[in-house]
This record gives sequence, structure tokens and C-alpha cells, in this order.
Amino acid sequence: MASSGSSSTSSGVPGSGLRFGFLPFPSLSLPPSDGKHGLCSCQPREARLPPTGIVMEGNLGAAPLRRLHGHAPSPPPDGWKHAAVDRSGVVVFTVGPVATGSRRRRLVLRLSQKDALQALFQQNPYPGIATRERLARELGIAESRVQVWFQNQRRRRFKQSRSPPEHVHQEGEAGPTSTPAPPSRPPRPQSSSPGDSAREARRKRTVVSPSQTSILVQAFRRDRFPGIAAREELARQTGIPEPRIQVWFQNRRARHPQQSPSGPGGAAATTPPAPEDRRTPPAVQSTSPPLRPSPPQESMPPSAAPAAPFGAPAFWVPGTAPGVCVGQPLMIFMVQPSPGALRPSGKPPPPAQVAVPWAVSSPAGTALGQPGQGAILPPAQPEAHIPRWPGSPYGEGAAPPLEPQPQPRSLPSPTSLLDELLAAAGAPASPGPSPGAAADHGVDPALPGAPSLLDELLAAAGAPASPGPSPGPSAVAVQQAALAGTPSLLEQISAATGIHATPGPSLGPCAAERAHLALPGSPSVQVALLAAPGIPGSPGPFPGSSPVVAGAHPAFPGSPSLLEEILAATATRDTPWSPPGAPAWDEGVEATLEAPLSEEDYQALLDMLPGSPGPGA
DNA sequence: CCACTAACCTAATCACACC
DNA sequence: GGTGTGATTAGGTTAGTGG
Repeated sequence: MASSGSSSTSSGVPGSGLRFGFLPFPSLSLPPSDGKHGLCSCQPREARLPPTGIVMEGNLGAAPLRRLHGHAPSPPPDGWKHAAVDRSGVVVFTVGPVATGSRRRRLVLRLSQKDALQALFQQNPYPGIATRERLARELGIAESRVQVWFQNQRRRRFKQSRSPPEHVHQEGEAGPTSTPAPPSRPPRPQSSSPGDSAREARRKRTVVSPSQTSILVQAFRRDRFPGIAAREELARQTGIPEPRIQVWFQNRRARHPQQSPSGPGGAAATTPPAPEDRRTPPAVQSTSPPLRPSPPQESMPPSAAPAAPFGAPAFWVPGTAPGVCVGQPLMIFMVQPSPGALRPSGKPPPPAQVAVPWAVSSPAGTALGQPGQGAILPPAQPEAHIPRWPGSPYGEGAAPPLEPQPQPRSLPSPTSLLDELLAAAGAPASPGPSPGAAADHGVDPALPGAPSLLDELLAAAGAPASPGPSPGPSAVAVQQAALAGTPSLLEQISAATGIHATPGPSLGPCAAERAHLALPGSPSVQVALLAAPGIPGSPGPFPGSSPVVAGAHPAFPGSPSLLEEILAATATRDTPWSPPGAPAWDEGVEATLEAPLSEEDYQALLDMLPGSPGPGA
């Protein structure tokens, strides 16, 4: 394992620094040029790759995505996932750093956040959903980020301490328990021994309705490796939190191996994609894991989908030279697709739904309408994207969830820790359980009464942990104070930074930060942010659900609580929240869509491609 | 340039929902 | 009980940040 990736190259073409030996696009930062689309026939760097065209894809309202269209010799690993693949093997690559639509924006954890995470990690490297949720709220980050952090952390820790990977199975106890030293690999929590209640609960199983599944399946056919933007869009459409969407795709990929060989030769699609074919012998992919699934060659689903309801895969408008394509929520401008090659036979090119994709009815087509069923949160807007959907009830244009996520059952009490404290203090529960927040991560109910985390940490720190559900004086004091009207974290920040803080009960520190500090020029987004959460009329879509904002859950006005406690207990204290200048979410918030590629830009692009002959055309 | 680490992925497996 | 599928984990890799 330690093998540094180099050799394996798993991804791609060995030797070449490129993934797939494809275009190494450094980081295109083409100045957005307006309006005109230039024709272009982008010549893939590798000769073997047939020329295709360039595609620009943007996530409405979010950071623009630049992608390149081309035939992929093999599926790009990771980041370079393709999107919008059509049967002819055309693949869309992400280009450019900035807007890679593929990956979620990298979150930069603050010291205080890291400290808190570390502290908890010391106590329990395998926190359950409840703990993660709480920590996420306290830290103002999405639960999914907390989960990822723990995954990475475990790896780093265990790896460095190098305990024989073997003992996968532990010893007992859940955990945290005895774990004397962080280093040695703690028992893996897996098997739940009935007895030990220790095992913290998993996230509640997300129930995906048929209609939601349908949407996901279609998306899967188009792209097995959706980037963050696409996932967000799907989240919006389905009402399922983005992190769940991601997991869904992972599971789907694992269980529905790509069956068609990657041969770009469109015809190659020998194996029927059997859309729902139950399990296909993964004949292919053997050892090299990195070699991902072959390029989605999805041939039209045999039976399946009647002309994709909302948007076809990678379509290009045939007749038109500079075809403009509209992809689902993502808009895709395809500039001059290479004719011959493309065009799946069978699939009627989507009627030129052209241009202004964002102006087009959302994919879900018409799924508009019902704004929020209060219960669900429209999924997520991770880190920075806040796409606008015209006409959407959510601020600007968030497309309403196609269907309410069934998860309601899991969110009776959105506020774990807070409720806990309130209960202890005899106070009524938190005010506005914002619809979103908790839901996002399927917060689970299971924790209403869990004193665990706090006590755990306090105990570990030698603090007088409270015996029962009622927090001990020390801890509680702070908590209660906060609840009683002590300046919330948000307020503290506000005071410290001089930045106006929205008093609303719903905005957590993050949200506030984001809304006030990180949104320079996008009023619409700002509005959305501010309006969504606590505002009555607002369906309150994304806030909670948003990974990013998730933590800032409304229900948590921003009390210093957990974080404070953790830090205090661990003596690692640090400034709670960073100053205005460093919002972690700023950037992507740009709510504008990048303009299509102009000829100049195209030229520039080509020039940047080593080996590129230039705009042949 | 390089180390660190967040984000992603696969494969395996656990565990819940549903028949 | 069997099946389907969501959730989690270990481990590998990529790529953004910051020194």
C-alpha cells in the first residue's frame, strides 16, 4: 500500500504524466469570453484519440466548469472523470483547476476544527453518525466531511503506526475505550456485537424511491462518475443529500460494472449495457483497480428509458455546427462535435433545446413546483455551489426536489446535542428545526439522549463528566449559558470581526460567514442563502442539507458548546473561528456561468495543449 | 518543489428494508 | 430466509494548499 502511486499509475498512462495519456491540461483559465462559440475541433493529444470537440460545462450559478470533450482511451480515474458520455464514446473531461467540476472544493480546515476532530479521534476513531453529526454542526462543516476526515485520519494514523494490518478484527470493544494510544490501530468497529452497545449507530438507511432511482439510473447511464456539480444537481432533483448520491454511485458502479468495452468505436459496444441487467460478470477489470471502468460507453439502454426524460447524455445538436447542448442541469456546450464519430445511431438528438440551458426548464422537467415539503431538504450544496435555478422557490433557482426524500422518518429531532442540553436544563427544545439541516445527513434520531460525545470528551480530559444525561456543571454551564442567550458563536464572530451577523435563528456560523463574507458578488446566491434557512416562507432548502452549511445548522445558533468543550478538555484550544478573510466557501459561489468558448479562447486552449497541432480547423 | 491532506475511488462487507 | 441495496471500512490515488 504505501507504494506511492507513481508506478502504479493506476490511473492512466504509465509514464506519461497524463491521465490516460490524454491531455494534460494544466490549468486552463481561459478568460471567459463571451458569447461566441467558436467552432473547434479539438485534437486530442494522443493520436489514437479521435478528434472531438470541446465542451464547456457549467453548473448553473456555480463555478463554471470547463471540460474537454474527447474520446477517452480509458476511463479517467478520479478527478478526471468523464461526464456526459454518449454512446459514441465521447467523454467529457474536466479541465482547469478552478472549476473542475469534478471534485468538491477542497475544504481547508481551521486549526480549531482540526483540533476538535483530533480530540474526538483520540476518543473514538470510529464515530457514529450521531457523533459525526454533532461534531459537524459544532464545527460548521458537513457531516460528510467529518466522515471523510475520519477516514483519512484513520489511514494516516494507522498507517504510520503501522500496526499489522492484519488484525483486522479486534478485540473488542468498541472502541474508544481502551485505546490507549492513538497510534495503534483500534479495533475495527464493524461487526456489531449485539452486546456492545458501543458501536455507534450507523446512518439511517436512506430510502430511495423509484422515481428517485429512476433519475439516478439515468444519470448513471450518462455518467458513472459524476462530479460534484452533477451530484449536487442530482441531489437537488431527487432531494437526496449529495453525499448519499455519491455513495449511491459508488455502490452502483460496484454492482453494475460497465459492460461494454471501452472501444471508442461506437459500434464496439458489444455488450448490451443491460441497464438493469443483474450483475454482469465482471469479466474485465482484473487486478488493476485503478483502471477504472471503461469509458462509459453506455449504449442506449435497451429497453430502458424512453428518451431520457430530462436530458440526454451527451448530446449535441446535430444539425448545428457549433452545437450547443444542454445537458441536464449542467449545461454543456459542445463545440463542433466531430461529426462522423458522434451520433449514436439510435438516439435522436435532443431537440435543440438549446442555449440557455439554465433557462430551460429543469431537467426534471417540469418537476417544478412544490416548493418545499418542509421536511426535506433539498440536498446539498456542498461547498460552494449554489446553482441558480430560475424560478425556483429556493432563492433563485434551485430546482425543487423531485420528490421528498423519505427520510423524514429519521429526523424527528434534528438537534441532538442541543436538545440534549435543553432537556437537561428543562428547557424546551430548539426552536426551528430547520428543515434542511438535519435532514441532510439523515441526522438521526437516535441520539436524542446521548450524552456521549461531550461526556466522553470531558471524561477523557479528566473533567467531571456528568453522570447522567445531564451534563456536568462545567460542560453544561457553557452550554446553558449559550442557550440562555449568551452570545452565540456567530455573534462572537460578528463582534470580533465587525461583520454584521444575521440574528436569524437559522444561520450558523458557517452560513453567516458564507453569506456575508464569501459572497462578494452574487446577490442572488446571497439571497438564497439568507432566505432559505430560517425564513418562514422559504422552503428552507438547502441550508441544512448543504454539506457546507450543514454544520451550521440552524438549530445551532452557534453556541460554543462542543467545540469549546473539546478544545478546553484537550487543551488544544485555538481561536474558534477564523476571521472574515478566510471563508472556506467563498469562491465557488460565484453565481455566474462562464461564457462559452470563443474562438480566441479556443485557440488559446489549443495552444496550451502540448502537441496540439492547433486549431486545425 | 515537496509534504500534507482533502476528496475520490474500488472492493469487501456489514446491515437494514422488503419480499 | 433471501435479495437488493445503502453504509462503512481499508487501502490506493489524485490534486489543492501551504511551507
